[in-house]
Amino acid sequence: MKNDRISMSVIRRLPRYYRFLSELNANSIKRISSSELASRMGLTASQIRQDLNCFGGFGQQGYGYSVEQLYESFGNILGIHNCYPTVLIGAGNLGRAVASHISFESKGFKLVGIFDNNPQLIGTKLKGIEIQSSDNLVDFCKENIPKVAILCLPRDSGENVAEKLINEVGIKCFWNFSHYDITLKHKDVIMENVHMSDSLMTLCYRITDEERAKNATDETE
Amino acid sequence: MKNDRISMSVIRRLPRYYRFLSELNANSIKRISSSELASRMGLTASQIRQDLNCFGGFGQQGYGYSVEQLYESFGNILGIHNCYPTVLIGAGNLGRAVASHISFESKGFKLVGIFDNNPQLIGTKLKGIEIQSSDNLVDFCKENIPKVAILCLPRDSGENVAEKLINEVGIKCFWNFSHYDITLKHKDVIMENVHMSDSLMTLCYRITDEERAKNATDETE
DNA sequence: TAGATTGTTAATCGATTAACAATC
DNA sequence: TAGATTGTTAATCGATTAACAATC
Repeated sequence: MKNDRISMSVIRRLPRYYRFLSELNANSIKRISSSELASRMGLTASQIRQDLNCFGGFGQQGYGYSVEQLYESFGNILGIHNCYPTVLIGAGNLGRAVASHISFESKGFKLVGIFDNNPQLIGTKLKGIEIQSSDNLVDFCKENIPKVAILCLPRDSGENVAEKLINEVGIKCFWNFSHYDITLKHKDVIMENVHMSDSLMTLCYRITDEERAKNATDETE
Repeated sequence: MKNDRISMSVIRRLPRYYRFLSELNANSIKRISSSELASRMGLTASQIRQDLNCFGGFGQQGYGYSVEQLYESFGNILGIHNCYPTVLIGAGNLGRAVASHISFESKGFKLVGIFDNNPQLIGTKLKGIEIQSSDNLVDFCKENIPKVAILCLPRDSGENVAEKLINEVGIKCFWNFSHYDITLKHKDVIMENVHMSDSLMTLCYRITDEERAKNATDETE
């Protein structure tokens, strides 16, 4: 497996490849060509071959790619078989949805602790894990050394908690659902943002822009 | 406001600009230069000036940009003052989190109906709206003509419901949380995906890749 | 006026697409 | 062998950065 710094554009396509391969595999499809996969995924065959060749030559000239082999390789590339210990911070609506909706185990993670500062939630269980007071967070982390923290917090506290985790317990990997962009400062931190509000605003722009375009042509007619 | 088809790269930066401007405005900062904004946002001044000039000349040479004016303009560009009627489909963990966590009104949307097919949920309320049976969905839409549908469904049903909404009631705008890529088919559909699982897998890749790089240099030493 | 900072054009960089020789 | 399809190099396209004249 060669790997000379893969570009983010390629990296962001990997999970989608994995999904399609998983589906093909589940449907017992044995082989696929770059052009067949391209038409299914709405990409070009060229791009698929370029993407795959970032990681090695998986294909066979004249034949294509073995779905099963490719699927497995992609799992390894993504690191799906890891078990990175992970803490969830914030067990409000969003935190609970994330905890119950996402299959951590099949994606390389393991939930080991959940924290909130709402007394009503402390002591209750979520995914079989007891929700602890945020006061225990630092001590828990020092003892259990999680690799990843999921931030499901309202805006301001997101930044504070992240800073604390970075500086006091050395967590460097975050899955961030809080609205604000934490950390332009820490260059060595891996921060994966899920900015749902940004996505919704983008949708608003796209709809509004289309309406504007429609009105403009109406006027021209 | 000029607008000759804005590229997706620019569009996806708009909500982030809006957030930063909102913050600056809330802090009563009156003017800002492209270079000051660039350093705060981790972009280049050049890019900011290019981006803004997609929509018009908001600045003043020698002075910079008026925060308040720019903030307001961006609100208009994004279409934040619209009130697109929106239905939420799926009121499980994720649907409930989305409904309660997101401020639709401040982003150009209005929740008008919620649907689920779990009998336990039907009749209960969420954000003041009674959850209805999915059986009512088509009739409701024919009567109320929502502009947007939010899909918070498990994988397969996502595709089915989307197809039904597109074909039977003519909905063309979707905020999609379901795992699978609906619609490569419908070219005129606006689909904004929030693939949380993909984001988590990307995080897994980035962590795993870093570990691999670390091990590689360790071995070289 | 002098200094600052924009709007815009030109240069560079990166990502996607096309082409084709290698080979199963 | 002939046909298919890869891996890879070259060409194109788009996005970002740099430069600078215009101007507040």
